[in-house]
Amino acid sequence: MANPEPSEPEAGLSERVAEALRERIISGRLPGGSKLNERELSAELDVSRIPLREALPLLEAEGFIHSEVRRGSFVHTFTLRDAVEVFDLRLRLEPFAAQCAALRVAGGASAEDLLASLEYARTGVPGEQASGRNSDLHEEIVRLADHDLLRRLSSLLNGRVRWLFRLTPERDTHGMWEEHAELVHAIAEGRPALAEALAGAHVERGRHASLPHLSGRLPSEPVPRRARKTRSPA
Amino acid sequence: MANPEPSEPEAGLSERVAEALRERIISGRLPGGSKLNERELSAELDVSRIPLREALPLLEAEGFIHSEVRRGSFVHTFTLRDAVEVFDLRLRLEPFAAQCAALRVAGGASAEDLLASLEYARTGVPGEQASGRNSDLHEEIVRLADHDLLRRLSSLLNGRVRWLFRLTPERDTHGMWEEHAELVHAIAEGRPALAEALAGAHVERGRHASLPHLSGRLPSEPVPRRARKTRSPA
DNA sequence: TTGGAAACTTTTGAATACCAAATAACGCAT
DNA sequence: ATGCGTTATTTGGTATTCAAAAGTTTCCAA
Repeated sequence: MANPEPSEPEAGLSERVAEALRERIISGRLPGGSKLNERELSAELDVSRIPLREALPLLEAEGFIHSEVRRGSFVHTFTLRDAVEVFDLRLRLEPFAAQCAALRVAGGASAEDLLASLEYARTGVPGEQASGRNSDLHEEIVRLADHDLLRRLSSLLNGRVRWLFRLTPERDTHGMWEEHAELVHAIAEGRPALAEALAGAHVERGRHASLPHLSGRLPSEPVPRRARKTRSPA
Repeated sequence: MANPEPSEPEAGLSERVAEALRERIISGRLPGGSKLNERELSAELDVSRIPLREALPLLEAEGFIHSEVRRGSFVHTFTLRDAVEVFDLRLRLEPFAAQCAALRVAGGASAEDLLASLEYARTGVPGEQASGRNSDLHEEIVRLADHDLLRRLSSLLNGRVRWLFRLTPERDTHGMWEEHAELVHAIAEGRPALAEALAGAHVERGRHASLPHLSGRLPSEPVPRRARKTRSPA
């Protein structure tokens, strides 16, 4: 499915369109409530309406947009409730992913890529957000878990995780590297129970650190009325 | 997203196409490994290629098919490993759903629909499979949980659950109604911890009852080689 | 001025026709 | 049989068109 990696070379046009739209929505260039005009968008992305219309159902399944028949598609407004829901499900899925990954390592799989990803998260790259690097680490754990259905569900969840992280102040993610290191090492040592518990603690700490700040920063309701057009008048 | 209900009146053509294809795949009319020929299928379903091509990305996200660029789409082969994965994730999501639902009831929500759904599962309808009724009950719990992200993930999982149930012998689902009754009552009484634990036990019992039978009935590998065409030569 | 109905415009959902490029199938020579 | 070159198919994608539904504007009357 649509791996949220930036435009894999081996990917259909519709998946690249989907990724472009995700980026526009997460970055806020397409604010919540915007109407997605098919012709306008397809012209802007320089594709025909077909790949665009193939991308829209995907974005709807991921909760980035919602479509009403004969009325069009609208960008979802990310609310505090959405943030709570993201933590709810990370709390259920990430411990399982960590457990699976550790089991795989215990069974002989190599944690090399995962350790490299941890190192990359530490050193980072100047221009890049910490949020992206953290998401990458979690994706690496899921990849190591080698669990197809988990990968699909995580992929769905991941869009919202990225969206949420973009809205989270950088300083809330400060002590995060040490937590990640603990977790990664538990996995790399093949200790499923420890990995599972640490993953749970990690998510729980993130929730505790993020939600208070977010509650002031996010709307609690979709929109008052009169969804504004694609570009807000500034 | 595409609610797996049989053709909601309020739904685009592409969603009805997706549901039709799900049905064909789950029922085995499109066996694992089949190639989906776009023109052939769109003629058979009496639609143009447009809604068909909008449906395919959805089915791919749900794991019913996998598409290779410029080579087409192929029906996924349901393996024993897939069955294991379904139980893995039901074990993580259904207890959470039950907990949420019970919390909502404790907070004043009505469990009326859920109790009706339980009654329906008991009395049943002659022509209908027990598998369908059981799925409906779980969907009702998710609906009561009123958790958008959970609903999306469950919806993705649900296709595979339906697929798995179709492959499960009826007699393995015998004592199931009593388990469901316990669970539903815990939810209806607003007892989240009990509901969560019972949901976990329910999934675990299902796994224990189903997997031994399935291991003889399902292939462990996708296909030997040479994917056969849409209709197997019989 | 305000309310509401009628006429107009836009947009979506969907079909059709068409094309280039990649793959698969075929036939032919070895 | 096996390997190679040549056709056929099929996919991915574009452009164009159309009916029907939604949204907008206009205009008239109270």
